[in-house]
Amino acid sequence: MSEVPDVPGTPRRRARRGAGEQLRGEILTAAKDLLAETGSADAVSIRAVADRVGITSPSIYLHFADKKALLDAVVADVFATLDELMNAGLEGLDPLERLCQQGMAYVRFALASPEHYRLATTYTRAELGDVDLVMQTAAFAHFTDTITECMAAGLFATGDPTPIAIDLWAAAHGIASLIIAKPYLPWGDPEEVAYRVLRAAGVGRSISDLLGDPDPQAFAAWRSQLKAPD
Amino acid sequence: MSEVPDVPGTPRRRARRGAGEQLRGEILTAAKDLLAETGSADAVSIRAVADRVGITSPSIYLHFADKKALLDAVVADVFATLDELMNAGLEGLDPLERLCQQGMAYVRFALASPEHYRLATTYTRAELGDVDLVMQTAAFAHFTDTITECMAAGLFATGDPTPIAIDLWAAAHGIASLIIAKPYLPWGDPEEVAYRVLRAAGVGRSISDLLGDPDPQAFAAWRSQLKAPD
DNA sequence: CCGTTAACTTACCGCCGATAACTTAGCTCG
DNA sequence: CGAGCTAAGTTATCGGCGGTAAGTTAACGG
Repeated sequence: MSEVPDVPGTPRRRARRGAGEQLRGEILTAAKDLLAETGSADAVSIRAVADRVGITSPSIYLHFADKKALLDAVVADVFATLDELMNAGLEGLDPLERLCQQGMAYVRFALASPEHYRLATTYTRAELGDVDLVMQTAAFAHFTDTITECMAAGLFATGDPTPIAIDLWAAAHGIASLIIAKPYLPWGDPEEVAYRVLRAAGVGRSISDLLGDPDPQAFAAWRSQLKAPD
Repeated sequence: MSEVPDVPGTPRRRARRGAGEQLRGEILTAAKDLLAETGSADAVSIRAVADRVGITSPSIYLHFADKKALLDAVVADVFATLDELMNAGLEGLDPLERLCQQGMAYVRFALASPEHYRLATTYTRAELGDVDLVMQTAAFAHFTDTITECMAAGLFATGDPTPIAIDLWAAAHGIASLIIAKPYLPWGDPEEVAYRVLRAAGVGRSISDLLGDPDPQAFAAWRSQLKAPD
């Protein structure tokens, strides 16, 4: 509700000669804030962002080629935040616990900042050049590290961690994005649902590895001769 | 490329007195086609749809309250199509096979009609009144039926099939939407990836049920004393 | 102190969703 | 048949959008 200190009579102080970069940062945070406050991606118009910063809309184009470039920057910022949150407080945990923590941190961020999350995961990078925008993020790298450690601990078959990372990511993304998009479904406690889904993805992958990628019948036969532990 | 037969000199023949409903259908299919052909949701403007049908843009509002209502109708259509595809060719299959088939049909549709799928799963119904728009769909009902049969076959713990349906749906949605949104990732064969993820979700749920919702350590301990079958 | 130029602004374009007011074609009924 | 009602459209217009061209001004180097 607080207005930017931009009284009509006192227009924005023009930046110093080399200080155009500073405005770029202000535009970026304004876009993020606007997204968070309105909770709607199309409320983030070039004009609305400019108003909030206290400049006119064409000034945005001095720092971002177009709206897509601005949103790309927001997306990069989201992935950076995601990495921070996913890697906080992991000290002293064993690999499997770390995996769970990282997954839950991912879902928590998604549910806490649904519109940022939706933007980051919905936006398709059109340019074919950057083959692995997401995979180059620190978040993805740290996640695959944890998976490699889980392999060493015997939870998964050893090998390339990337496919497992993608599978678990799909599970986390699936539940997070569904809760966001369909909030009226009878979810119950989102944390519990997310935990259930993540556990199922991890357990399922672990058992599939153990059984050597079984087909449905093979799994059914194996499971029918199992007994629950005491 | 073929033009609608609407030469400037011969304007659209006005519909019969009660035949306004027919135009509604034409508008709907035009919107769907436009979405499929352009592959872009914001290319579906009221004006573009009207042009394709051969009417002027305000005429759309005689049949749909606003753009959101038109897109809602498209979404309903998508879910109906999804139900058809998910329930084709299931005769003679056992419950577990049916579950796999339905999941794969879901993913196949998503990948074949990515923009329709994205619209249907991204769009949040604002009105709080309709508590379960998705859950009332035939697709969801048929899916829970299959899960109930899997329970009877001993694959899952017996009980309410809804949470399991949601979990498996999350897995299918997660992998489908990720492949759509991030096509440049090294997916390999999408069918294989989807199968892997769906199997993991089902297997994981089955084993979690067997072990009574184990925590990570409990599962790790259980798994470490398992042996692969011959 | 003067010229250069980075950092903006003003004015505008075409497209968007949406509404109000107008026109016209199809039908009913005397 | 033909007068009149009204469903089924149209034309005209609004404010807001992304984006661009051209003008203005303030900070700095010489």
